[in-house]
Amino acid sequence: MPIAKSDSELQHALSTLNAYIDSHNLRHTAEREEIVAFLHTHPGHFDADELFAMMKDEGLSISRMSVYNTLELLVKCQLAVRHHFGGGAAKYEKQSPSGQHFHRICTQCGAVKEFTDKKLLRALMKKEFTAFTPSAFSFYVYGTCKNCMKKQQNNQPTKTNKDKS
Amino acid sequence: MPIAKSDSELQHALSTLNAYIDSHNLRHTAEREEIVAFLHTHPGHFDADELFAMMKDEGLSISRMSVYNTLELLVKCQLAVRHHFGGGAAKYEKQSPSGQHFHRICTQCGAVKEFTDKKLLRALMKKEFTAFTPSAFSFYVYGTCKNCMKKQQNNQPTKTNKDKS
DNA sequence: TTTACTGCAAATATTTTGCAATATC
DNA sequence: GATATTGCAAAATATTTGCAGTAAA
Repeated sequence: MPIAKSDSELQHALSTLNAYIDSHNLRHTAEREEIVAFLHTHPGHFDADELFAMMKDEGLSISRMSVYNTLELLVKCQLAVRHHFGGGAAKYEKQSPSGQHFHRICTQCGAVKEFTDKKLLRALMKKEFTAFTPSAFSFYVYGTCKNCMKKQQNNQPTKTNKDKS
Repeated sequence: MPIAKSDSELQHALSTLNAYIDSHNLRHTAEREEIVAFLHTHPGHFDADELFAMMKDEGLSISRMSVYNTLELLVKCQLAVRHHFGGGAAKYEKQSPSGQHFHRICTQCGAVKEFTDKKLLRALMKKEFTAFTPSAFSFYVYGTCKNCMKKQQNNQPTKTNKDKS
């Protein structure tokens, strides 16, 4: 499995994975490393099934169950974050310690967009908890995007708006 | 349907509901008002099925489908917030404009606890978006609670003695 | 050799959809 | 009277579980 260039972030992720595996008496498998590597070359949000399909498409040999299992494992060792944006399946994305970001979600059309905010991030990092050790966070702002705002203004009450997705 | 005391917050919620219903050419139904009232007398997080069961238990006449439908409606008119804490069903809670709070979630045992933080809230309120009108937010901090931290320390891997730390 | 993991299939859990009956406007 | 909504049942989704075969330690 040739790994591209000097991807130190991937190397670090693999170390974290292996450390977790060792310290929990789990086993090193090709599937686990492959999923970590795949997430690092494919940024974005995926649900387990999408990830499974994409990996199959790229010719990797893996089962849906291993994807489910491994994603859960990666969340536990903080290499991935699980999101539940909308209705359907849980979405996973690589945890990138360097580029923390938030998500804003349009409640009308379901669009998810990432954003960053230094002040917010700073306030967040400073926050201290008692009897709790934080390891990750998810911050979602719900609202209406520009497009849907326009629609809303034009679409004065007349018909049923059964917008989907 | 006798409503307790001068619950101005409930009254306000019902006004919001009715305004939304009117402006979207929907219909006023007993079920919708009942669910709003129920949420106001039962603080906490519930999934649709739990809410359905609780309402049935209290002798209310309602169907599971109306609960699903109405909760979705309440999210749209910002009277409720939908959370996806862990694995299972989506949880709903009443949106209380006065007492915004955050959630911290133990990734080991799944326990959800609310917390507040004025600085964080202030940073949040100040945040301005371009091409997006925010209406609500959810902020989840994932980590390990005290109990699970203890367990983790006790449960050292049996075979190899990697204890020292 | 032991047993964790994979991977398939079946079972569960959650939400959505179709539709007849009902209630709102 | 027109049609949005209810409520039931069935279908569609998403995830978990059981188990035999495989592979890591």
